[in-house]
This record gives sequence, structure tokens and C-alpha cells, in this order.
Amino acid sequence: MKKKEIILRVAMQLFARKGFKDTSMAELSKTTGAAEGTIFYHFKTKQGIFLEILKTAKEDILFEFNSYTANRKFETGIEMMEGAISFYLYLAGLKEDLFLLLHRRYPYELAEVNPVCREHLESIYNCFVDIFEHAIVSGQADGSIGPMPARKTALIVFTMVDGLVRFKLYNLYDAGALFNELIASCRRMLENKPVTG
Amino acid sequence: MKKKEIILRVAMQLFARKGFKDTSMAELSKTTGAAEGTIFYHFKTKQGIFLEILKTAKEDILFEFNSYTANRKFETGIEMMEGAISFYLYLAGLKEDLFLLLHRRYPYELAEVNPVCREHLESIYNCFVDIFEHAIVSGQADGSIGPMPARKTALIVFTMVDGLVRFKLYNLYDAGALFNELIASCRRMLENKPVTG
DNA sequence: AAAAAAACTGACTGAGTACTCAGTATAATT
DNA sequence: AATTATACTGAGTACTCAGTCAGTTTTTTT
Repeated sequence: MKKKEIILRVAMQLFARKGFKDTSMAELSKTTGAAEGTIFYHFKTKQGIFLEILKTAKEDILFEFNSYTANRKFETGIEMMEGAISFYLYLAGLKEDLFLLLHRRYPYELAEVNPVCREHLESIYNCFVDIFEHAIVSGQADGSIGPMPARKTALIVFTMVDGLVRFKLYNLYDAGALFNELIASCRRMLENKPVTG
Repeated sequence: MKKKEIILRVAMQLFARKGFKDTSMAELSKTTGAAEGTIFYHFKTKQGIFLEILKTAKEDILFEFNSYTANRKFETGIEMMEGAISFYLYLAGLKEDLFLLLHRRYPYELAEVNPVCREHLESIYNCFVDIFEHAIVSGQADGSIGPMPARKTALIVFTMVDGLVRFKLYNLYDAGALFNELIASCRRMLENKPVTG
């Protein structure tokens, strides 16, 4: 593996687990085995490393997203939603460092002054919200999901699922213990209620 | 106002808006008008300042919580839940700096090694989840809310509402545009569905 | 094998960091 | 008025930081 790759991989871990500011170039140098000068040969600034991490993360998620949507088929929209939620939680476990990074403040502060960063973040979030929205639209077509604004509801589902991930990442609550209840709550929230009377 | 108070007040703002690590004692000294030595006369360490901020924040929230629960009366549990959600969003607007602080990573990292910090955070969170839980239990008693585990559901409602606050604080989405949909979603999630047939 | 290009090195820099301390000013107590 | 206690000061300390640069090693091209 080339040093540049190693630097990116290790920096991702450190930025996610310790934070951007709390990770020094000296530490990154020691952990990667690359001299500090080497790091600055490959990346102009420390922030530059972060932006490249975010770029590859975006491509990574887009890939996972595509292979997910290509392979899964669901009977109803509400089942599709269950699959989407499971997918998000599965991905958060698989790529824990990335989700830790995305739950830090730094990316969003950078996004406010750096359009490239903002675009990467938006791509990542749109991916996920799109999945939820698509499930809702499908469910409304097949009758399993009731009438409600699809995008807004997708955003609300996203905050629920991402909130659960935050609980887990921050060690606030055992996320697994809430999983079944989350699914049940979403079902009640989305289900098409037959009109009685 | 005594210098100690000023230091606490300004440090709260700076820690919330710029982050703990990104706020230097030099800056805090300049902004407060107190010499660096004065700051360390009142507080043993920088971390000590943070802990005292969190302590007063906890007392602050407990006070708001008490005056809220003392003054409001609701017909049904589901209405009480609507009131609780509004209260949370109102408080997040009123005490924006505190909520910014609580959405940073630093408090939770400190909580993992500092029991005092952990206790403060737990008190704060329990306050809010208790309000939601109480609404659910009341609603189940009066029949406006269906049968579901009260605490777990309260936690899920909390992630939804707090997620909305995060959207707003991070400038990700206009939270106001989602408010009505959030209330409607919660209603559908909680409402007691009459058994048909 | 020689020349050119790319990858790599680590000592160094100057600015910034949390925190200290010897001493001064102000307030409270006798 | 004298003594004591509290509040305050800012230059100084030892250290860490991101980033530089002159020079060396490795790889690629000719």
C-alpha cells in the first residue's frame, strides 16, 4: 500500500476517534510511519487531508448505496422502509469511523466556509434521505403508506434513525435495545390507516 | 457583575460557538477583560471552567423544567406531548448556546472519563425524556395514546425532536419548515387506533 | 547506465498553548 | 489605622502546533 493511502486511512481513524483538532501531524506521522514532510508532500494542508477523506467517503457511500438499491426488491413500500432503516444501521456499524466523523462538528463548520466540503456532505445526506423518500413514494403508490409529504417525512425518519446511531456512537443508550421499537414506531407513523365509518 | 460570572458566561458562548479546544485562554481573557491569571485564580483548569458551565446549565434546565411542568395543564396525553415538543424547541431557541454545546462531541468524551460530567449530562437528558415519557403514560391512561413501551418510545420521540434541533443548529435544513410535519408524525406514531372489526 | 522525476526525510521555525507565580490593588475585619 | 483576606495582574515558562525546506533515496524514463 502506498504511503498516501496509509495516511488517508489512518487520518480517517484518528480524525473520527480523536477529532480533527486533537490529532496532531506528529501523531499522524508516528502512526503512519511516514515522516511529517512526506505527509505535506502528498497533502498541502491538514485540512486538505480531511477534504480528501470526505471525498473518498462520499464515493464509498455512493457505491454502497448503488449496490444496495440494485440488489434489493421489496413487496411493499413499508417493507422497503424497514429495509432502508436496517441498511442505514448496518452501514453505521460497518463504517463506524465515517459515522463518527459525520457526527462531529468540524465537517459542518468547514462546510460553512468551504463549498467543496458542503457538496460532499450534501451528497452523502441526499443519498440516505433519497432512500427513505423512495420507500415512502413507493408505499404511497402501493397503498401501504398513507398520504403525507414524502420528502419531509423522509427527513423525519432520517433524524430518528440517525439519532439512534448517535446514541450508540456517544455511548448514551444501547441502540440495539431500541431497534425493534424504532421499526414499530415508524410503521405506526407511516402506515395507511383504513378509513372507518 | 463579578469577573467570575463574566468568565463563565463568555466561556459558555465561546465553547458553544467555537468549541472547547478552539477557544484559547488568551481569547477568553481578551473577551472577558480579565487577565489570564484572574481566570486561573477562579478556576483551576480550563476543563474546570467547562464543568462549572455544565453544572449551572443543569440547574438552569431543571428550573425551566419545573416552571414548565408546574404551569401547564393538558386535556389529553397526546396534547401534553405536543406541548412537550414545543417546549423543547422553544428552549433550544432560548438557550441556543447551551444546545450548541450539548451537540458538540467534547462533553461526551469528557463524560467517559469524568463521572461528574456524566452525571450532569444524564440529569439534563433525563429531564427531557421524563417529560416525553410522562406525556405517553398520561395518554395511555386517558386513552389518547396507544399501548407501547413508554420509556423507549419517549427516547425515540426525543431523537426526532433533538434531530430537528441539530438540523437547525448545523444549518442543514430549515427546522421551522419541518415543525408541523414533526407534530403530525408524532401524532400518527402515538395515537390510539380504534380496533376495527 | 545516465538522467530526470517522483517520493520521502526530519531537523527546524515561529506562532500559539495552558498554566504559574511573584507581586499589586482592593475589600473586610479588627 | 493597621492587619488580614480576597481579587486581580501580566510577563514568563515549558511545551505543542502546522507547515517548510534543503537534501537524500527510490522509481521511471531515456
